Amino acid sequence: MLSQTAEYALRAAVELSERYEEGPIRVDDIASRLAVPRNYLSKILHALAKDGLLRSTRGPSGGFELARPPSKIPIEDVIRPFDPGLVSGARACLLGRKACGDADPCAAHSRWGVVRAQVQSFFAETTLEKLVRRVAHV
Amino acid sequence: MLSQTAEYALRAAVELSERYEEGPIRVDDIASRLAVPRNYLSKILHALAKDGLLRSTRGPSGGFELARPPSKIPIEDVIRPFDPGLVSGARACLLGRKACGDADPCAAHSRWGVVRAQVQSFFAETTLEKLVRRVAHV
DNA sequence: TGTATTTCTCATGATAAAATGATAAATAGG
DNA sequence: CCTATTTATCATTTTATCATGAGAAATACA
Repeated sequence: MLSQTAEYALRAAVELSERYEEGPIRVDDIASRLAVPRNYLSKILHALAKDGLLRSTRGPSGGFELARPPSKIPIEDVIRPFDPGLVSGARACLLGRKACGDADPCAAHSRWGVVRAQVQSFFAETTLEKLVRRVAHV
Repeated sequence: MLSQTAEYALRAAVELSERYEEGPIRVDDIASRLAVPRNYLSKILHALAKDGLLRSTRGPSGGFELARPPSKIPIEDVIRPFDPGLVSGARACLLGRKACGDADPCAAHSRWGVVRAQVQSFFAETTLEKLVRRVAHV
């Protein structure tokens, strides 16, 4: 469902949420815990830092940490940079029609729209905190 | 959401449904209608034929046609060969954990399970006929 | 039997995603 | 100031997806 990259990003974000306020966490630490390629994860976290989602600190005792509390981070913010189509409204048509909309619907429009909206609101309403606390789905 | 290949397959299947019982339809015909690469579509349709979903006829007045009526074809059958992870239960975990299950759930398990089930039942319950007739979502 | 038509099959190329490796830049702490 | 540590950056490789092209195999029809 998620691209490999988005999946790594989300898993790392969950990890950082679990250790929120412990100070910066090293890429090496996260990468080995998650069994994910170190340099690749490094680039992913850097991208999230540029987005303002993470804070990065260089040098000894440096690393990455969440820039705001897990309760303030819907997972769509973690996923969007790497899987924009899944999270945003663009390319919403199951059949890939650019012009697809209520006015000019494709064959799947109404049926698919319902499901798609559920997926999108899942990403919008699920915060990192809810994941970490394993709050049941509403 | 769908891979390019699965999307082409689904669009072609919708096209074939609209012209069900008109006899074999040429790849060239479908490809130009859908504005999809001819040889690429050819391979996709061939794969669906090997799966038993389509019947292919070679030679003059040949082409592809649905092997059974559109009402008997859930779109998961069209998508599965090209996007197996989306449709089947395998790799159901949002965080990519192989062992993820009710007994050993990942952080997202319960919340994501609800949404995922909705997506899967959409693909299982939506037939080509429902798409072509544009029946409203239940 | 011959010819045009069409799928079948394989070889190749183009592009994007995923992963690796090496070096530069910053910084904490002795 | 020096050194170890850590992120930042860039170049490259690997792998998968998307796409093109050419010829082989089958078949309808004259």
